[in-house]
Amino acid sequence: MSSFTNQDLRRAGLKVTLPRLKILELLEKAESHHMSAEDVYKALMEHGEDVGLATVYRVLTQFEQAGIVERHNFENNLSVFEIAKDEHHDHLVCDQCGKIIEFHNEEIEALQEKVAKDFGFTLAGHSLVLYGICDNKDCQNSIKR
Amino acid sequence: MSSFTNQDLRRAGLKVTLPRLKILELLEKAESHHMSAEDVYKALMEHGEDVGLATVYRVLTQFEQAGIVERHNFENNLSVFEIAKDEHHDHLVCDQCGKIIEFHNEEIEALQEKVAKDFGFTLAGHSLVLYGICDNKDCQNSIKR
DNA sequence: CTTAGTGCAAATGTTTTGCACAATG
DNA sequence: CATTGTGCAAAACATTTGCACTAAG
Repeated sequence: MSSFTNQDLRRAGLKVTLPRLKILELLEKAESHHMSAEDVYKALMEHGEDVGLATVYRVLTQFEQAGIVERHNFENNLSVFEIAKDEHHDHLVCDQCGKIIEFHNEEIEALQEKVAKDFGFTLAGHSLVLYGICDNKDCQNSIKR
Repeated sequence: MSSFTNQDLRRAGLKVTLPRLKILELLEKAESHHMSAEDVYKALMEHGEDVGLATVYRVLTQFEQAGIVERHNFENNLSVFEIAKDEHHDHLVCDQCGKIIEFHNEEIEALQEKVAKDFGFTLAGHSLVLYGICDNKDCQNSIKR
């Protein structure tokens, strides 16, 4: 199962505080679970929580270091965060509507390892994002324009 | 051959101006050809050129749209640019010393196409960056620390 | 109580924009 | 000469930091 608890926070040397719990909860149950710091902040505001934007940034960074969330930098210079899952995955992003699909391809992973090894690198991680137009009709139409 | 000319600028609807030529020339012959806007700006300053930082940003963005340079956003939220080559390539970045290696793997490319198609996407581009530690002795040592 | 966490405001670093002036075709 | 490009300064963003105050263990 992939739900983080107070224990996970403590294990990371983080006190269990209201802002951290709220942010964690928000990320766990967000349907579109790719959120920018600003997104998280606005969502908290809407829920009537009194958390500062600076705290959101601090907490997200701490969560990242603790392996609780992953940070992604897509094409725009803006970081988005998502709850870390057990299974690693990469992303497919629609240039038109921004839809994000997660995928995992074992063959690609293996080839990446091979490439790194060929160049004498010890692979530590990678970032693979595919950009394109999804099959949504509006997005398809925008191509022919 | 992969050298851009005044013709390429005109074809892109850009007038041939001194700043554009200087930036183009700089990117073409830079040995470490991955430069941030700031890098480009500083290099121009050192050559005694009088170009504003804003112009560097504008020109690089125009060049990107014209397909003359490619923009990459590596882990840090900072854009780096490089002259577009005929052959597409991805990057292998050393987390320790920042060394950047370019590679191209046809198998990975093909698999990306397949993944996109499987999800109903028309692939427009992708970003693949492998992070790790290179075989430089200092970088290797830093692991065992 | 002692330490870590927070909100706020101010600072930072990168990139963009407005505008009067300069250069290109 | 009409248009596009430029430098400069100011604005706009995303993110970080300093600090006095608050809450957690």
